Amino acid sequence: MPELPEVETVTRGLKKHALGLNIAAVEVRHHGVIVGPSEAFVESLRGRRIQSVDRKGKVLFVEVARDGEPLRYLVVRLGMTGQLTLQSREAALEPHTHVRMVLGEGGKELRFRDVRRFGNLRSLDRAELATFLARLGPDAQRATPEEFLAAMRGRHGAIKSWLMNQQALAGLGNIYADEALFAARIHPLAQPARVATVTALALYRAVQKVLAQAVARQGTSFRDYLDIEGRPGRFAIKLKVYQRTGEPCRRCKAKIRRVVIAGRSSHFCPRCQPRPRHIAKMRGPRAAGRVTRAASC
DNA sequence: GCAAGCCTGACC
DNA sequence: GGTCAGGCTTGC
Repeated sequence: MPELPEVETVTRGLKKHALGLNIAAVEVRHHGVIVGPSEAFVESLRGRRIQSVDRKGKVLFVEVARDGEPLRYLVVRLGMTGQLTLQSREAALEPHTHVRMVLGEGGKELRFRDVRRFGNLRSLDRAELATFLARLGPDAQRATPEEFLAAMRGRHGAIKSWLMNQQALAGLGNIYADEALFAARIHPLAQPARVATVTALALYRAVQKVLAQAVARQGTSFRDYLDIEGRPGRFAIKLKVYQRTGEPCRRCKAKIRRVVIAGRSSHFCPRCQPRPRHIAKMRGPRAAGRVTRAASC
């Protein structure tokens, strides 16, 4: 599933191969993936030139321009199974291809494919884009340690949920959230507000490291990643905890455990990520206690 | 039946 | 305001 590193990879790919190209034609094959009326979507993009490509968190946006008209932005959310690919116009149309855009004269085509249709596309003007992006917290990869610590302040829910909350910090999904917590040796139910500053900084570094590694590898294996969807083997990175329930921790051999937090499965090592005192024994983030840091394995 | 990201609505 | 359950979708 696409998280920040995958979106970053797509962004780089578009910058490399689609900048300066004209959107000659737009075809919406499934209207459900377009936010707003699809006729307006098509009209607002057709005949415009791709001027820049960027992302914030998992949101990708393509700036398109036409002489004498205000800028517009194609905003893409890949959701869970969304794919944005650049291929030849003649290439066979794969199932669940919902949008096609003919680019330039070279027979290239940008395609949006999404089996589960959690992803979507929309066309926004500059002000709308600003509002849209303002709803997101700082980008997980570009945030400074100060911004990261500030975002954690006053948060009392599970730190796992916080990491995945795009309004708090933009870019992490379930996989990298689990992996970053493991790297920083933090229990997924710990409360952000009660995590010691040194530990919070360890988490900041873990997030940076996990994302950087993923970006570095997806850059070369993205194609494979797209092809093999939904299997643990698809990741270039060796996962330490994600979907390894019952398997031995790669660090200490304890059995990896799984708990459901806010409806999402969370994987952690009970020895490397000890339960903080402020978390009650069986479940529920609410309990009395101190902010003590337990020792790691 | 489960998994995912994200939105809506309910709760305190 | 923060927090969280539920629902969407479909292949395994």
